[in-house]
This record gives sequence, structure tokens and C-alpha cells, in this order.
Amino acid sequence: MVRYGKEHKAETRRRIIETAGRRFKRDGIDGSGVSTLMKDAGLTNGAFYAHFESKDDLVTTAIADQLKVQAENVVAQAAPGRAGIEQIVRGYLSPQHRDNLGDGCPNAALLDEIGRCTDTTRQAYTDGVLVLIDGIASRMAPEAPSSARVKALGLLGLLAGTLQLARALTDRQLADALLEQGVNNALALLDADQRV
Amino acid sequence: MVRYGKEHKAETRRRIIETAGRRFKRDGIDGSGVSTLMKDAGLTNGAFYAHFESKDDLVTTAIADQLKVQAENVVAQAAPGRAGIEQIVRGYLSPQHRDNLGDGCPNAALLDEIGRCTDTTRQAYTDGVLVLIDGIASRMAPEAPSSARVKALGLLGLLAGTLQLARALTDRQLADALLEQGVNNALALLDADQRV
DNA sequence: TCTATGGTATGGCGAACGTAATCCAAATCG
DNA sequence: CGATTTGGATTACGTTCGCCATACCATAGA
Repeated sequence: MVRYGKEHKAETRRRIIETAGRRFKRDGIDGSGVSTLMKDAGLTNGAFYAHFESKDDLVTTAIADQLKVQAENVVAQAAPGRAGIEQIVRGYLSPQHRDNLGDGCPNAALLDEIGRCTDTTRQAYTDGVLVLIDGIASRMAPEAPSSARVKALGLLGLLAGTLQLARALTDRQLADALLEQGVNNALALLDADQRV
Repeated sequence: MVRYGKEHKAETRRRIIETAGRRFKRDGIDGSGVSTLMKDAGLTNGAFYAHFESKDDLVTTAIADQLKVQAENVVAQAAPGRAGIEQIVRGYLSPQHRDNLGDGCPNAALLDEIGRCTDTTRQAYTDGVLVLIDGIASRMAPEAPSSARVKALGLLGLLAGTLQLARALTDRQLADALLEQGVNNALALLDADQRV
């Protein structure tokens, strides 16, 4: 077994990606400096460029990683079919998720900032989100028509936007009510979809 | 009496607020420096602090202004009742709006960043968005039950999230399809609401 | 002309990204 | 098994750019 070899560097790289993902979600991409990101990983800023070409390189990698993890969680943890979707929706639009930026959905935390990123980053985002989307779509329409993907994207837009709005409001009661409304909206769309 | 006339300074301030609103929406809050913001207004950075206490002060003011203008546009331009809502929804989830950051909705452009702002800024956002929301709510349920406000917030969340998602995707055809799906979703919610 | 006012020009200070020069521990080889 | 090599990490630095402040100037009204 290699002791110092490839595993060491790969593990360090992984740690940077994971802690950076959390930091980006909490403080934003522009709001997170390289030296802070490295301190989060227990390193100093100079080591950064042995792992990534640039901050943008890390941003792209971290976003892809966040979406991958989220997709795995969806696939692994949620029940199949409509029951799984309802489970996902209720967990997503919960006060716990609203109040936990770091462990939460990267879409809700970063979506408008991602829209301003480089094409490379947005491409990685697009690829990553489609994997997540397919995990959701398979539960919305098991027969999987081509429109299922678009419907799942529509659902994700609703979820992310509602959560962002709940996070931005200072009135917590109103934010709570909005989350409930969001759950009702999401479920209503699913039911309307099945009726057609 | 005042030398330059009150109008002059007030007009300069207004110009800064308006150009800053556009810049924030295009480049983000963290992505916009004070000297850039002032250059946009045709001034140099030093003059900034004759008009605002700090960048945060401008951020708060600009967000409030953006929401005020948006609320006025909604009230002024959209027809009353359900027809007005449909008009708003179709305009909001249009490719034109998606491709025009600077003139677009401040919620879609800045929502997740606003969630990370100071309490003061978030309070100003909350106050401002509620005015906008009431303009929408009055068209959703003319009898105006207390839940109309929450329903309108739910709709705004759907609209903003869907538009953000459409902006982040690199696949334009998919983004177009998502916008259409968003329109259908929004209208379905309105109809479901009326049936109850 | 005198003075208040709005704006410019300039600068301090810190943080940002990125690049070395150096260090130290593990891996390899004679 | 000791010397050498390798490579990940540290420290330090350069440059740029961020926010914020102030000394000065130009203008317009009294």
C-alpha cells in the first residue's frame, strides 16, 4: 500500500472540495476567499494552487460535487414514486432546511450567483443538475416521457425559489407560512400533473 | 437658501441608486465595487460618501428602490384581476426577461445574496417585497383574505426560482422549455386556488 | 468677493488572487 | 540502513482591488 502516494493528495483535495462547498453555500462564492477556504480545510493558502488551477476551477469542481452528493442523497434516501417526492418536498421546504445553509441545497444557496459564473462553471452546473433532476423525474413519471425532465426542473425552480424567499424574509412566521404554502403548491402541481 | 439647490444633490443620489440597482443585478452585490458603481453614475469614488454612509447603506437603499419600482410597474402596467396575473407571469417567465439581467426582477437576480445580507438590509427587503406582493395578491383574491399574501409569496418564489434556473442552464432549448413549464405551473396554481 | 457645497484626486489599509522560495516528511535506492 | 529524491505544505511576497476617508478645487449664490 502506498503511504504518502496518491491517496494523500486525493484525500486533501476532496477535503478542500467538501469544505469549500459548505463555505460557498454559507457565505457565497464571491464572499469566500481562497485563504479562508484553505483554512477551513486545515491548510494555508499557498497549498491551494497545488490542487486547483484557480479559484474558478475550485468553484466549478465544488458545484459539481455538491450536486452529485445531493443527487445521491435523493436517490438513496427517498422512497420511490410519488411518496418519495412528497418526502423530498417536505424535507426541502422545512424550517430546518431554511436555517441550515451549510448542509442545504446548493441550488437554493447559489443559484443566482451561478447564473453569473463563467460558461465552464455553468456547464458543470447544468450537467450536475440534470443528474439530480433525473432522480426526481423518475419518481414523478415512472414511464419517463421526455417532458418529465422539464417538469422536474419546474419543481426544482419552485423549491429553490421558495426556500430562498423564506430565507430572505425577516418575519419568521411569514417565512414559515410561505414554506407550508410551498409544500401545498408543489403537491398541487404533482397532482395536477397526474390528472392529465 | 441652498447654493446648488437641493435638487442637484438629490438627483445625483437618485442616479447612483438607479445605476447601482442595475449593476447589482448584473454583477451581484459582492461583485460590484464602490468605484465601479460611482463610475456608472459618472462620478468618482470619493463622492460616494457624501451620499451614503457605507456600501451597505447603498445596498439597502438600492434594493428597496428596485422593489418599489417593480411594485409600481406591476400596479401600473398589469390589468386588474386574473388577466393581469397571467400577463405578469408570461412576461416574467419570458426569454426576454431571462436574457435581460439589468432591467429584470431584483428577486430573481439577488435573492440568495439578499438572504446573506445584514438584518437591516433584509428588513428593507422584507418591507419592499410585501408592497410588491400586495399588488399581486390583490389580483389573485380580490376579496383579500389574509392568506392571499402568502399565496402571492408562493407565486413569487416559483417565478424567481424558475427564472434563476433558466438563467443558470447553458442549454437554451431546455431553458426555454423550463420557462414554458413555469408558466403552466403558475397558472395551474392560480386555477387550483380558485377552485377551492 | 466670499463661502457653502458638491465633486475630484489621492491615499491608507486590508484582503483578494496568485507565485515563488523554502521546508519537512515520506519514499526510494545504493 | 543511510543518503537522496520527491512532493505536499508553509511562509512570504507582489500586485491588484476592495472600502472608506480626507485634502483640495470649482462652481454658484449672497
